[in-house]
Amino acid sequence: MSKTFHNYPVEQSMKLAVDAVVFGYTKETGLSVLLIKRKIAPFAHQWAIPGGFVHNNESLEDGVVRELQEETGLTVNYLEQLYTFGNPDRDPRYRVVSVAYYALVKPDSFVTSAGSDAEDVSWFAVNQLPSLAFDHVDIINSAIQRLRGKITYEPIGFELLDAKFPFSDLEHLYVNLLGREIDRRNFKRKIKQLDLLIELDETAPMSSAGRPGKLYSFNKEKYFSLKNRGFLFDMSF
Amino acid sequence: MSKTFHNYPVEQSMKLAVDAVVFGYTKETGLSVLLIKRKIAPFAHQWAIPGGFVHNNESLEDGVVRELQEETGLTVNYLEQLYTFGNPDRDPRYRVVSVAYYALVKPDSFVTSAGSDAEDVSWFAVNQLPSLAFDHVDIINSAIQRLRGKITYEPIGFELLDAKFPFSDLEHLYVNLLGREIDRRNFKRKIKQLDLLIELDETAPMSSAGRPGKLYSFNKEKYFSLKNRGFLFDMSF
DNA sequence: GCAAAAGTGTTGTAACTACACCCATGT
DNA sequence: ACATGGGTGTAGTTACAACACTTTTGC
Repeated sequence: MSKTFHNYPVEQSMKLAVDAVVFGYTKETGLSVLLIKRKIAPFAHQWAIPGGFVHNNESLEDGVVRELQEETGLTVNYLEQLYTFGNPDRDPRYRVVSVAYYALVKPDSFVTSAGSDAEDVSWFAVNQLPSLAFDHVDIINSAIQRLRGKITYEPIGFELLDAKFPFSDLEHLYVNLLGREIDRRNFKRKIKQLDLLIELDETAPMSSAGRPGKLYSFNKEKYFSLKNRGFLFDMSF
Repeated sequence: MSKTFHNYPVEQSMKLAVDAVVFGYTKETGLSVLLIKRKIAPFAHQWAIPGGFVHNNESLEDGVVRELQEETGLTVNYLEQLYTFGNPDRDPRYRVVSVAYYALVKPDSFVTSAGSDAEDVSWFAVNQLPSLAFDHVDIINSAIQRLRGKITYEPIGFELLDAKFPFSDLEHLYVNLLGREIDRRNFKRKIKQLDLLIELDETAPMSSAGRPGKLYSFNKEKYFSLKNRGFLFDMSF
């Protein structure tokens, strides 16, 4: 009876969306996410993470990239699938299953412009989030957890920093993400022995006071060649 | 122009499926996956991982559990979302986006029965897979990678062993999954200091020859209480 | 000269690696 | 008695954690 019903189910009626948790980082604000203010119902005039329905002939990644471009004008430099949220009632209209991604952007890409589907676009520190549409709090929290975990075994933190950065920026990033103090000397020793940094002949431009630090850049080529050889990174502290 | 099109896209036409890579393990066969032989087109009479379309009012997890039950008669004791595969052309009929899960079953649950949607159900060692329908090879390979990674920081290997097992079974499991030899004494020391095993007053039933080993069981309660306190497990070798 | 941030070494401790022999059982 | 697999300890080495003072710059 119910067996027959299962084998010949009614036509599926649900929609597939992609959403993106876009992370940015500055020393001043700490880890932040990019939110848009929705123009249309449901949850009109509420903050939400950027996203939208997948088109019929685009891949999921292409859909995320397109939606980000449309809603925020942003181009990201790191994008990874996070989790698929599919509770039947997560959208009040009808069933929407959402494939969530998370993305990392460098501080110099922070300039955004509200697109046609968004009333406003803005960055929010992750510990000062406004109330959010749908289950987007859950999505953001999953993304934060994932990011926290991932930076301990993959050097993706660099994707949140400028191309040239002082060592202290990296340290502050880790302190902020891990939520506890790190000994500067131990941190520097461990990062240096990964041998993924290029020491530049420049010093950081001054921001207030203190001794300027040497600038470094991330050796992406070396990282990928090590990674492809199956090298394991340990960036836990 | 193209903007207008993007804002009012044609109705979405795709279907959402769930698929499961079910892992089992025995000392004899090593890590194995459960496959079904498809009854219907496309890829009729070819091997595939169990799965099917999500019903309108069930969660994704419920869908996986239902499909596994229907197609293989199996109940799993560990289930985790793996990745969502959404390439537009991964199904020759029309677009099907699949949320893939992976599951672990204990050896005593190996008995399966081909359900109504499957011609046959069988276990295959992961290094002797037959040719597979759709992109199921990719899904299985992702699942293997995930499992390999995960057993180094979460004690999920126990989900592949019987409730009572000799120490050597656990060791062989790790050797098989990691693909290299492990020093027995170092392994035992490290596992024992995690303090997640209960040493039983029984010895293993004899299978061929050799000294029978003491039996252990996994302390699931302790594991969850440690995990909830944020305790980190290190099971790398 | 003082405040603010960057730079730098050492020492004790804990964890990891490498390694070989004896024991209990079945045949 | 022999073959098979289970059980156990140590020593050298390496990585980790904890710790404070000096240097360079802006104001």
